[in-house]
Amino acid sequence: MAPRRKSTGRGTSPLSKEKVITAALELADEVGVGSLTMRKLAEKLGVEAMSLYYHVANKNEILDAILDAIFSEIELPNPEDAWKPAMRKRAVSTRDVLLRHKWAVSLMDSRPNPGIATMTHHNAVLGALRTNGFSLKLAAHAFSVIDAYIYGFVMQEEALPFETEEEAKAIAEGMMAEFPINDFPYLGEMIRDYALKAGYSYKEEFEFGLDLILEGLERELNLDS
Amino acid sequence: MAPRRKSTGRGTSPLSKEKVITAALELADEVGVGSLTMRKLAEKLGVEAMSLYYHVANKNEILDAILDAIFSEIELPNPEDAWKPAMRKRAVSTRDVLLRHKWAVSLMDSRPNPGIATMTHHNAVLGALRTNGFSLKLAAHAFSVIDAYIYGFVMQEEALPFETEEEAKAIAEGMMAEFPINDFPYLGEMIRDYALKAGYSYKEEFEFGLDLILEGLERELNLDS
DNA sequence: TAAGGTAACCTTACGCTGTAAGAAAGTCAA
DNA sequence: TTGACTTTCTTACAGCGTAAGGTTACCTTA
Repeated sequence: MAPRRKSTGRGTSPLSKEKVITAALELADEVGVGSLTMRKLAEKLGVEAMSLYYHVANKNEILDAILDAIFSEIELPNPEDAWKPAMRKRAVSTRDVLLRHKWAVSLMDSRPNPGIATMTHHNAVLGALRTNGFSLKLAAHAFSVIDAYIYGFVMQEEALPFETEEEAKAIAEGMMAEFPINDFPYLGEMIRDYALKAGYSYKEEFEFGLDLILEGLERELNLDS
Repeated sequence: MAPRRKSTGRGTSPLSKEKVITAALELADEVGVGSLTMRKLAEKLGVEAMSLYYHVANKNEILDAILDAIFSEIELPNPEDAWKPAMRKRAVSTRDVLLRHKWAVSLMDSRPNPGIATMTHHNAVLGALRTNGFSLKLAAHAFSVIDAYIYGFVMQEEALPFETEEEAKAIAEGMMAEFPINDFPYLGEMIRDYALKAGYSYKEEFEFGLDLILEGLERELNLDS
């Protein structure tokens, strides 16, 4: 277990842009993107912070790159699938990926520079619609409504971050302790009699809305043609 | 135009929690929440940074408060309205508010501590559904899908931040210059022949998806009853 | 073998950030 | 006048991104 060699000079370089990005993605998964700092990233790579700047222009480039990397994890539409199951699978896969990388949504909100993986992804999705009878306009509508729903849903899902029933109860009690529950009867019944009941599932909630949207799009498609 | 008096002591206090929050909201609108710092906020109030800490516990409390303040700007459902126009108006109003305060969505993504205005808002929306025939379960579904769509749509709208056709073209050309457009034919046609065409409107795009969702919910409601 | 060039990494430093600790200034009651 | 109390300010610290320039190790050429 030799300590990492302070190798320099060409040929034996342990660092590269790829390695920086990969390590950044790992670090973001571990500590969140808010705690991803150049110094911590450098430490993870056995290097000083400023060494990173030989391989990347600045931190924003790293953030753009790890966001783009996310998109290559999403399952793309299969060419022989019909558009509806294809969109459904893609949406479910997107949610899975975003939940695996909880910091991704916040980056989407702030980084308007798409990378190759992002554009490849969008292109494939649009292609699956266009080759299945969607007009340009309806494809745009479909793309917009589906993606807005996915991102918005995951955002809300992550904003109420409980995974077990106990966590959920603790959060709900915290909220309710601060304010008199009687002031919010409808919200109260929703939390008490629905969200906190055993069997509540974000996955099912997500798929309800997804199917509702897909069926609406199917109707629009039939109207169009 | 006397310079602000360095008043201290009780009674003449120029500062209060309310004033801090109000100033913070203004400052966020001016420079964005990313550039909202305790020192700039203090300067805006004619005071030193540490003085703020007498009125608020920390910066997070300020962020929670300005996010909560946003919700009180949203038009609430009118009790005599039917649920569908009520939901429609509320959704359109929410988008308007979020566009007025471009930083709000990013805070929603990261601040899981609702305030009174937020809970009042949610309670009113749920009430409008529950008193119009929605079962608890369907109300939850409706709330989830509508809000996810709103937040996700605005997030995407803000991530591609062009307001005029010229800005849009500049952004599109920047993207396309970096990558060969021929690699992304479907994305290319969408940008070239649809999004960049005169007459494209985010508002219309938003309302298409919104109506699609509301009509889907109406069908579900009729199935239920 | 020696010299010079270049790639890769490091040291130092600067102006930011949020905020902990405690001093100071003003007002009020006794 | 004294002392308590409220409100604001001063100082300081650790951590942030990164600009500027220094150092090291290798490769190429003579």
